[in-house]
Amino acid sequence: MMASLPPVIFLLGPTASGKTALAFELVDRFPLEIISIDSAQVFIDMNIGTAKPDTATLARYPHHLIDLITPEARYSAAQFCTDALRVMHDITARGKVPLIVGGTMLYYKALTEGLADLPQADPELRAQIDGEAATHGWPYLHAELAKLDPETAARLAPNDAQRIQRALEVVRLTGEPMGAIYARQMRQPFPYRTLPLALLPSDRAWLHDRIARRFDEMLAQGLVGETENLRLKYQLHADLPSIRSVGYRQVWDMLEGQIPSRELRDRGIFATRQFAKRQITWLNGLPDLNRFDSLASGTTKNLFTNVHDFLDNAS
RNA sequence: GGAGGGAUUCCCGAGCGGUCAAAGGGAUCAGACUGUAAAUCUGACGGCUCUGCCUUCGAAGGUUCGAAUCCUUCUCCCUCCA
Repeated sequence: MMASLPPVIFLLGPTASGKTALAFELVDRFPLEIISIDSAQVFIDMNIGTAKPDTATLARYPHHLIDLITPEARYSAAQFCTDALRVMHDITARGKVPLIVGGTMLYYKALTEGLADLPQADPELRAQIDGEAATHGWPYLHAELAKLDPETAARLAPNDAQRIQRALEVVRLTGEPMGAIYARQMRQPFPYRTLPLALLPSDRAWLHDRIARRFDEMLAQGLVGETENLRLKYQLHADLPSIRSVGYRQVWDMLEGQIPSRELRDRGIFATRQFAKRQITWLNGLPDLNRFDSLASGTTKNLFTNVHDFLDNAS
């Protein structure tokens, strides 16, 4: 056997599945450092709604890749890959093992499978495309895309604003359709030995109940006030990724008078459920996951054994 | 006690004689996903022996070739005047 790659452990799962608590238990027993894989926890001053651990907890269980940028800024899957790889390297160098915990599945996929060599986001071009969409509508831009990149256009719906925009961005920037770039891409192997763990509740109703309680708790902790403060402190608008995230979006809409305050609770809970559902769909589609039921009694123990064996093999 | 307004498919809510199984939204379910992913988009959504049939628009009657839509009574809600 050749010298084995350094280990990395993933703990994935939908919101409110109990990942965080489990991660802390793992850190208590094994030489691990937590890296957050979460597209919303990267924002500074967004704590309650992103279910970020409190400062005392963070002092005890340090998290990498949270509080990276202000809510005015944008993060990306590519940026995450760069950041995560860097932090993983540092942790490994310290003789510890990275424990990557969270629920942003695109980031997981991008990190472990790699991204094609596409150009990064170009804010000016995107603004220009948005302008074109405002006057002509997305179906028109979809037709435009069909001229430049028929293959991608064929698999996108005429209203899929985000993907049409990206595909147009790529062709206009490179002169090539995305597919051509993918085709000549050589897949780089992920330079770690991975233990992918997934925490999935077997009962949807259980998860729904937990989501409802957690959202109530967020409201009690002052989610509305937190969002009001964001509005005062930063230059924000409804199209920013930070403000489009679950919970904040609903509070924002309420503050803007778009929805009556009596509907806030339901809207927030429903949005969180949908989010969890999308995460579960992703997880169901991922191969090679070690799945655990957050409701089963032996889960924690089994998980420990899994991690123990994995780390044992590493040395 | 008097004057009006209303009851629509799981919820909100349009419809106000035929083109209505009934707009739209929400929920729910299923699915797509390569630098916005807590995002974005797609499909299904009364039942069935499914190019048609059956049951639905508070209840019971009635008018009509035909009613969720018009009339009568009843039940329950809401606003206003007492």
